[in-house]
Amino acid sequence: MLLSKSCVYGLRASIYLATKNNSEYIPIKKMSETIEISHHFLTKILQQLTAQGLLDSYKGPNGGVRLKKPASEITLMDVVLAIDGPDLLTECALGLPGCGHQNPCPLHDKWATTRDSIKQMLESSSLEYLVERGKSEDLRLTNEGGFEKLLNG
Amino acid sequence: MLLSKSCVYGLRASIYLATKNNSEYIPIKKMSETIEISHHFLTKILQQLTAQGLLDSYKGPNGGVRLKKPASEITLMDVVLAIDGPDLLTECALGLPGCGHQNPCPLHDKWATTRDSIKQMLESSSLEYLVERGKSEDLRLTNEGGFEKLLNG
DNA sequence: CTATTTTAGGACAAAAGACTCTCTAAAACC
DNA sequence: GGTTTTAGAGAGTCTTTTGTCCTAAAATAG
Ligand code: SF4
Ligand code: SF4
Repeated sequence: MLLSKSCVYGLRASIYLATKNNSEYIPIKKMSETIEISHHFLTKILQQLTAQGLLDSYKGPNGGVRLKKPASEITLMDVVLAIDGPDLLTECALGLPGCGHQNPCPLHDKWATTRDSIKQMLESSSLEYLVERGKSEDLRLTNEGGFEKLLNG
Repeated sequence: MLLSKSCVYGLRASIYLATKNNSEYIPIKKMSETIEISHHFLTKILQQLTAQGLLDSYKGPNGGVRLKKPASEITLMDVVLAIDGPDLLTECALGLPGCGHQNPCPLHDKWATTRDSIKQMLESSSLEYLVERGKSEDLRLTNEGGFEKLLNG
């Protein structure tokens, strides 16, 4: 797997938050039901995003979480780095320590190209872009429902 | 991580076997010492490759394993499929079941492109190609040593 | 101040992945 | 036939990932 499950959940939640008006806090409980992720587990993941400065959180009634920056300024890369860390972008395909630069393995050139393409994809996808695509084509974020359902839910 | 650790070990071992004259069997014990992977664990992994028809094995003195086909006809994709299975190439970036075709998520187009680039890399790298690159530039397959050491080991 | 809603955080449990150990089976050599 | 060399197969252990649960702390409303 390219991304850990926690990371995938974090991405789904981030995209969902980006569909919302950013002036109000969204309770994690409600969000977890909408995007079909266990409440407690999602809470843990969002705690990481909050700690990394991607989300604002607020306790108490009318509390919840929201994006700390506009959706146009948050990329998938930000979320992946916050949850899975930089390993995906620095680690060796053959798992040899101290890699790439001085003494590469035979796979290095090809792998470095592929790694760049992954990096490129993550950096070039802002939450705003994904929400717009989702809205315009009614794509889905859950097993069943499309975007319309999310926006009105 | 893109590939499981077992898969990475399998790749290292396959590349190593491709450096050898394919007429003799290489004992796993010796190989495990050369490429610095636990003997028993490597045995398990190579059993899978044997079961999948990528390796020949032979018991008893002068036994061991060797590639079943010429190194030019085995790609990294073959090894990855044998050990990690096809998940990497079929699975969703957002982990939604029943994916891609009829009802994609907003990430699908970009992800499909990246996935193709991974697929392309794995399919276009034959063991022979890697060994040639390794030989000509004395690249490494272990933490320390380069190819010269492997060939003469 | 008290009860309620909501995040924060830690302890715990289950499952998967990574690795070890031991015994068995086959082949070769003497 | 007996011993050695090798792969095969299974059970068992350790670690990481995934997921649950419970309590505390903050905020709000009455
Ligand atoms: S040399 Fe490059 S491709 Fe090879 S293991 Fe290191 S980073 Fe990966
Ligand atoms: S629609 Fe495409 S990108 Fe999205 S989860 Fe499915 S396969 Fe992955």
